[in-house]
Amino acid sequence: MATERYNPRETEPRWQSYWSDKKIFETDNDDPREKYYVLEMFPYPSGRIHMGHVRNYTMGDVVARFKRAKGFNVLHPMGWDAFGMPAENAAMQNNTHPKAWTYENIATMRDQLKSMGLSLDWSREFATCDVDYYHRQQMLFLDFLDKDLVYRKESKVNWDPVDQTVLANEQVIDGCGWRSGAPVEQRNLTQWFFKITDFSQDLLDELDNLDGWPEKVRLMQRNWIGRSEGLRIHFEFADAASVESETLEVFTTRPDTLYGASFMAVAAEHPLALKAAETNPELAAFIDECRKLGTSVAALETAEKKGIATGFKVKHPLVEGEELPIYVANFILMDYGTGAIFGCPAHDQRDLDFARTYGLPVKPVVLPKGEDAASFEIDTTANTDDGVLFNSEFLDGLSIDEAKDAVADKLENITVGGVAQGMRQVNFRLRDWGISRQRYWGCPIPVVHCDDCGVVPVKATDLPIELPDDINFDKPGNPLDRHPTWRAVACPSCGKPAKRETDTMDTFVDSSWYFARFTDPKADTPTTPQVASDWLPVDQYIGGIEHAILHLLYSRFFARAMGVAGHLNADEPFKGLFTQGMVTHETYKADDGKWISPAELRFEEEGGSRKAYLLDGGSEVKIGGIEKMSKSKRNTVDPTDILETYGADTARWFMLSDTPPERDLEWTAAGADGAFRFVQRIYRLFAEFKSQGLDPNAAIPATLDGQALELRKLAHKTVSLIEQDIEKLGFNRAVARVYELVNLMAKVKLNDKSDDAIKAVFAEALSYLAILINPMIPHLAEECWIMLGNETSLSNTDWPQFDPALLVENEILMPVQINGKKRAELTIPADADQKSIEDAVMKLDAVQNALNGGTPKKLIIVPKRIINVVV
RNA sequence: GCCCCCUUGGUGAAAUUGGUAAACACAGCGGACUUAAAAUCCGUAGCCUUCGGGCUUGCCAGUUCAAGUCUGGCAGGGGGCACCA
Repeated sequence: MATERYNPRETEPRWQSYWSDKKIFETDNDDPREKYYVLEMFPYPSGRIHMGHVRNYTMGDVVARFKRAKGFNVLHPMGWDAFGMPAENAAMQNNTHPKAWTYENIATMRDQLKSMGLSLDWSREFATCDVDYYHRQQMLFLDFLDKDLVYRKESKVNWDPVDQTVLANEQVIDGCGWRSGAPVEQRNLTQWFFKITDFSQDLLDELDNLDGWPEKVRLMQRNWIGRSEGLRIHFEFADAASVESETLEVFTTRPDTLYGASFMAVAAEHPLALKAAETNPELAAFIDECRKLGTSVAALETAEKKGIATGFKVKHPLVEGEELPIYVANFILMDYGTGAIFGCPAHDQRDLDFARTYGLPVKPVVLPKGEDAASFEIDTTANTDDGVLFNSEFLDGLSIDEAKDAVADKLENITVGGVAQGMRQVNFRLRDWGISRQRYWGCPIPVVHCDDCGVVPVKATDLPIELPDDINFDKPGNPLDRHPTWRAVACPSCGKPAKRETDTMDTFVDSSWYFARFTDPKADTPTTPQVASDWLPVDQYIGGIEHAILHLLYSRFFARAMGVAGHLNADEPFKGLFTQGMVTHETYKADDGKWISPAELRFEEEGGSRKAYLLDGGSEVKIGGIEKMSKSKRNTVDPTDILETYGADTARWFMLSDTPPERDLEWTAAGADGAFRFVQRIYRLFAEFKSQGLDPNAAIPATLDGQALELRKLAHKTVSLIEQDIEKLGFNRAVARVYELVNLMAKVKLNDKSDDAIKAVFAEALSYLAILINPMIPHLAEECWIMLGNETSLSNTDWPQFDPALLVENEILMPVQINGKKRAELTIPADADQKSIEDAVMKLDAVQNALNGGTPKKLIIVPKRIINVVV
């Protein structure tokens, strides 16, 4: 029978308008139903959506639509992470305005997203570059300032001398600016910092409770926060007269190795180093060199452990008369611990390298198992393994942990200069978050610099501080700095002429609280606290693994800081987190080494292998590896092309099929064709039913058998299974289950002679099928639903209730193993007792033959699973 | 250097969490329909085999009646952090 083909180009826009006109996906904050907040990481408006977006937003949409059908009040918003450097770069290259460029991109991408048929509440949409949004971000900043969660300090930054701007670490490539290519300098600038370290312990502890997060991400955050327990030790100066303070303070996680100490080392920026440099030109030059070298990866890998003696010495706290020389060393970081260490070369590789270079003593104090105390020596590898203390007086014979405690106990009870010489301390790797950026296209930091009053916050009533539109990018640097009038302002405190802060906030600030703003995006305050607290945490957050640390950690900090400032009451921003894999594609390379886009090629099957030829000219190109879609490798596929050729449902179906969502998904043309064919196949199933004039609401007889029973059981089972799959985000499994149901339905050939039972069961299966596929391919589902004679939208239709009785099997086919190998099968009633199963097993030929007249050593019957006869 | 993850047919994968390995799909092969093609439908399909069966989840051991799943070791691939004292 000929049926018309499904035409997504006509159908999809029609349903999109329907959903939009009826405001179906707009969410009411006062809805009494249980809430469910599903969110995908909002996009940066770079210009066009890419396949990664399609995958991300499809997954979120499946969850949103499913939860809607399950009766939740679902919040599923969308917005734009719209501040950032690309807009400024575009402005410089194309002579456009960052604002115009950004909003144009948003318009394009909004249309693209809308053509995907996502169940988004567009009424809550905002961009972080909307004055309305960054106004509230400035309010947050002032509140944080008030709550002592923001401060200013001088710190080292990556400075690009050509572009005259600070660069983030990620923007420094091999020690050079990513745009200018100029060697990056370390500069000291006064920057604003958020006190994320106030929450170090809590951010670490609460990871244990985030059981809806991937273990991998939790681990990455644990490592990033980097908690270590140790001892802070005051070393008394041997010649106290020469320095101002009486002690040099260090942090160590290995106080057990104190008897192995042979030198002290301080960072180049350490006050003691600067003090010593005053009278030591050689040292001053060395400090300068350290500063220039910076801390780039490349520099670190090649840099040798170098240092210069300060001439100062400290007394060993436990060895009478022993003195340790103090060096300034290039491998000591000023911003970890106290910026000073004691060096124990035998048990720390860096210390060992340093000691070998400068001929310092290397005295082992931990003896590894199986080594002899008399002969154990350290050569070029420091010993960091477990062992027993020796050469260490009162510590001898103790384990490392015992010795750590023993040293801590001892030093805590010695006072030097009025304080305990040792103090147990916890140290974190996590640093405060520097948010100042010397850029135009970001949220202005709402403070004023007054010659008399210093740094003065802008009055809340004077907010927002808006970015000026009349700027130019004809020179590098921050255009706000050279704006003719914008900077000039009266001091909020004394009223005298003062200057605005021209730094803007890191764009990560913008994305650290947008999920809270979505709960009440038009509020005059950053949030309406009660509303935000009701919606948060986000139940399911979905995005890329690349944000495992920064964005997700910053957001966790913001949830806490906003809690302190009274803007919301939620321990964590994201209850469930899912990190999806990338979208990849084959790569193609011409003989001259140039990457070729798949759109420029045709493919042929030759002798079992695929070959690729240029459409233009026909020469063969090499098929290369499968890699992340990227412009540089030219292996991208534009979602717009796919949406126009195949429709949104096909793209969505492809994204969900086959590959588990956390893994990388390879986009292939063949796969897209396959997805399209399946969309058509489902349509035909419904169209043929309709064309036969069958009753979609026929009553199902009380008793069924044969194919009707089989189909009805599978339909109900599929409802149950897909429900579980979607709950666990196992979209690929859900897709496989749809195929199974459709395959069975396709086997049922309905015609005039079909009995009423199968017709009725088929009709029920069709209506279930429409609901089941709705979260995944909603346009087709709606269309099919209408073909069944329904008048309401599937978007307002509940998930079906499966009948549990239909999931129970009366008879079970159990495999029978003999000595662990499958040798027979046995069909047993589900309620068979142990004895009758045993009897049946013993009667089997295979079992009789194996036993050869004897009795089994063991008979294992796992109910409803398996039988194993051990002979 | 430290920490973590992954490895199943030609390919993407599934496996009720220790219980019939390979569901489902893609690609393939055979067939039907067609003047032909597309589309569609039916069938087939891990490997070896002397047709009895044997082997099979990167490799080697172990635990168990039973291992893709648990334990130990090895190999390959990927990721995170990285002078963090």
